[in-house]
Amino acid sequence: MPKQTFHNLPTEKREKIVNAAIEEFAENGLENASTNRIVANSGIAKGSFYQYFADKLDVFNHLMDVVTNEKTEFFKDKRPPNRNMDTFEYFRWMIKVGMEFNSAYPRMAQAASRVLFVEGLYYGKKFVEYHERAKEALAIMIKQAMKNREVDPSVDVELAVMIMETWSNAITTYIVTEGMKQKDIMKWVRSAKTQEKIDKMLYVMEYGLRKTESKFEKHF
Amino acid sequence: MPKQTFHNLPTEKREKIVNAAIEEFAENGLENASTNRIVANSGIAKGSFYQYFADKLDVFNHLMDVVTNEKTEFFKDKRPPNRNMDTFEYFRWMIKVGMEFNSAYPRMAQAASRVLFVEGLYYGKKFVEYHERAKEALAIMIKQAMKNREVDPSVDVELAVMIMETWSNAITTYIVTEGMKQKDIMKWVRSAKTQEKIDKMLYVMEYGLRKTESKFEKHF
DNA sequence: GTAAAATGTGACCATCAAGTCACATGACCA
DNA sequence: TGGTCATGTGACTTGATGGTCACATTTTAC
Repeated sequence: MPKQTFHNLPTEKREKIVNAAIEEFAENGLENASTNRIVANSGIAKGSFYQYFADKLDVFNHLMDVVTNEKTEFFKDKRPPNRNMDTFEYFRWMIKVGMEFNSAYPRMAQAASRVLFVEGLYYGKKFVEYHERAKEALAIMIKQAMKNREVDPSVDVELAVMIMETWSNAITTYIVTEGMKQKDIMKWVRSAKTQEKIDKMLYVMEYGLRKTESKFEKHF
Repeated sequence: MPKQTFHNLPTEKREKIVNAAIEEFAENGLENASTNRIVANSGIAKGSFYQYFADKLDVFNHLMDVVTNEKTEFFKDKRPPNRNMDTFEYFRWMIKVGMEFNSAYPRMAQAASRVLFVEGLYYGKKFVEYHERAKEALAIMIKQAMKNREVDPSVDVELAVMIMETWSNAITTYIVTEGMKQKDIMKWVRSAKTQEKIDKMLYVMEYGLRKTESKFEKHF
């Protein structure tokens, strides 16, 4: 948690620091992020940094709070296009709004995905909470889908969660790395071609999970 | 490429250096690997290191050659259990032998997967060749599967390759990170539970790609 | 207006990194 | 044996890192 001094700062200054941190983490990940560069790019003194934050990880955790809030705000006024969606349609819709968010705040998304999904794999216990929370939400979804008979009940939940998570991360990583090469990332994400690609990836996942004739059983 | 002086070294010394490098890359990735630690752990002098290699990347590239050779050797005496496999059975068999390899040389696998699939995502052009080569091989497979009518021809090849690659990487990462937590990684990989998990992941992918009724078309 | 408390500051420290180089050691050959 | 060339060596340079601290400046309270 950032210290009180940080929260007392005028909004503009706070944002400048947060933006510098986002830029640094997006460009270098957590391990290789440099507090020296963060302070240089936010125009504050080294000493001040340590009056606001305990260390690098503290800034990063604050950043994740900012992302969470922005994302919640972003989702707030988005509504699924129709009420009678099945779980997969809903998942697809969620992924797409998520990608809209990522293209609206590409560096934020890049910093988060890079550190949580990529570096995080090898960090041990540092980010398990984020991970667990995401898995929890997916597990609820998949259980609902099973109740609705949209997913074969022979598919085990843990596995389905892993599959959905893998795809969600793969798509995010794709959008974030490919998107950064585009001159207008938002236009690129919204383009028919990119949307179709996302759709197709999700359909392949969906057909794999959906099949209702318990074909798995045959193989064991 | 390592310099001639390195190749002139007695095998034992060369192996000690390679092992120290594997350990270092597996534990820290490429960016955070330390040549100081590598020399310390291989019992050679700093100056010698630079007589053998140009820099860190040079050692890593040599390591990838070693991995490639070991893997080729490992696959050499493995034969698919039956001759009439379809492409998916073959892919599944290949993945499984690959995982056997990974559990036989876990640190090697960890170093390679960590640097190539994980860090590599954000490295720009440094590792595209490895990536391109892997994609090429998968593209050949998927085209063959289409000829055999095992894969819906409406699935585009590039997408299918991305899907297979994503799964292959996800499984490798899973085996390597989870496996390192086990006391006997090889036993764990060979256990019915782990094999079943791998199977199920691949079946979900397979069913997604396989469906022959061109369901994709309906959605566009 | 003044004292006290809070905030800002950058020179400074210890540590580690990659890479160099003058010199030591050993191998080979005439 | 003596000489030369390849190999081995670790102290050293340079530069960056995270983190500290004595002091300067600003804000607040009275």
